[in-house]
Amino acid sequence: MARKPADQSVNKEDILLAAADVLQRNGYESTTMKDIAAEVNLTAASLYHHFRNKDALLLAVLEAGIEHILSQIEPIAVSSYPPDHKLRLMIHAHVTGLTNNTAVGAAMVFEIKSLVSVKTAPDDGRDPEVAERRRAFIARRDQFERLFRAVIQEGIERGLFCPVDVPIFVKTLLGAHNWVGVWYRPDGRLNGDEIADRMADTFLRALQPA
Amino acid sequence: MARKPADQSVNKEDILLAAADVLQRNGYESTTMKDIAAEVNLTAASLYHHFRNKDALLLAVLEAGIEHILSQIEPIAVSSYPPDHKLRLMIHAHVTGLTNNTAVGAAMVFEIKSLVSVKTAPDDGRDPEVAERRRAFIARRDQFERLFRAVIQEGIERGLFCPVDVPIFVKTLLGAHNWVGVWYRPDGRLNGDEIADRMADTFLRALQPA
DNA sequence: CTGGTAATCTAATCATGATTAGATTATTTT
DNA sequence: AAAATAATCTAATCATGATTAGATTACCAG
Repeated sequence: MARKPADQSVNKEDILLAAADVLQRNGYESTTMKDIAAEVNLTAASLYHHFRNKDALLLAVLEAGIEHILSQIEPIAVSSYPPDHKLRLMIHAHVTGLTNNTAVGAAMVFEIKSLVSVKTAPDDGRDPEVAERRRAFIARRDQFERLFRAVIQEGIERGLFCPVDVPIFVKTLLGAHNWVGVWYRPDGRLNGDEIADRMADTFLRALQPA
Repeated sequence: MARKPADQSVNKEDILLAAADVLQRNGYESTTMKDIAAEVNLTAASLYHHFRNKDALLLAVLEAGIEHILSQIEPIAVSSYPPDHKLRLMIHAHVTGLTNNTAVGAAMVFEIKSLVSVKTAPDDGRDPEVAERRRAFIARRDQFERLFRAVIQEGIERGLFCPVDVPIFVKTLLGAHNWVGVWYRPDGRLNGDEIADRMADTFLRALQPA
């Protein structure tokens, strides 16, 4: 086989997208470096030029995912809209974020475990750098949850929402959202926006003061 | 090494419990037959006396899980309680079912994918029997969802619940539930019952007629 | 007891898949 | 266009883990 004139040399972005895609289909452990490489017309070995190893690659996918979502949610969270409107916007951003890129969405839901699992992540493990990034990722995820708690809390304090157990309410909300990434199909009855609307209706109704 | 007088020969039940446990910790692909075997003081090879192969074992875990949950939910679903009370009981049963056995719960959430994945399940695959059981499992899971839809539908028709998009509402509800299996910790602030109560409050409030 | 079946074990087999080594080719920079 | 660097490749290496083969031991029915 002659050397492929390399359509155009591949960059990390491309690889991340491809990886998210394969990851969604097969899950971390079932996904081989070869699978990912194939998606971008490379050989497994070539991937090592771009990423230290498989763990680092998965991590990069998740990092890109959470940063993207946070970049959508944070501006809303810090805005000065009233809590109810703010919450609706945040729900909308999160849900459509998941439906627009189901690959990354599903990866975020299913593969975080690989990040925490003792087996995949012997904390003291080899890569100290990867260990650090892992920590940072978890921190970002927690921050994400805190943004939602804050809006709910604010709404309750202002008497716009009925009092609820905030941590549990937020877990409920986020669980519902994450699940969307699991069942959503682009060819389904509703698109991301429509699903988001209905979910926002549900949760805002649940918060209606008595 | 002398032959271990075998405390007592192990049965499938034991293996399923152990497997669910390991599965929860590591996920299907990361879980080795050896890991599971170790939990019950057997060697990997011995497991093959009880289960055809690794896939069949995973499937058995999931089957046991869904049958258990269905056995809790179905009686409530067919009872003649009013829809609101019925829904509360069903939520309670589902959530505590998940918190009481987080191992199976997490497996049900995370590993169903392995069941559907092309890679793990080349539909035409080897075991025709396993293929059939796989189909049956999916059917059971769908039935489970239908039970929830029916209660909501009934409540709406009787004017006890405000009209909602039933399929989406149920996905929302089940997503929230499933997620509990992911974050719940036995040593957390609330126990399964308390969490279930709060979640039921939330969803029933969301269904309150205007 | 005695044969038969069940449950285990130890020791292969066999395949897969991450990672590394050592070129080779492409692209920039100067 | 020579040197340096980046991006790929092919061909090992190496480890892991599912599954099978061939005993061995435990227990039950007659």
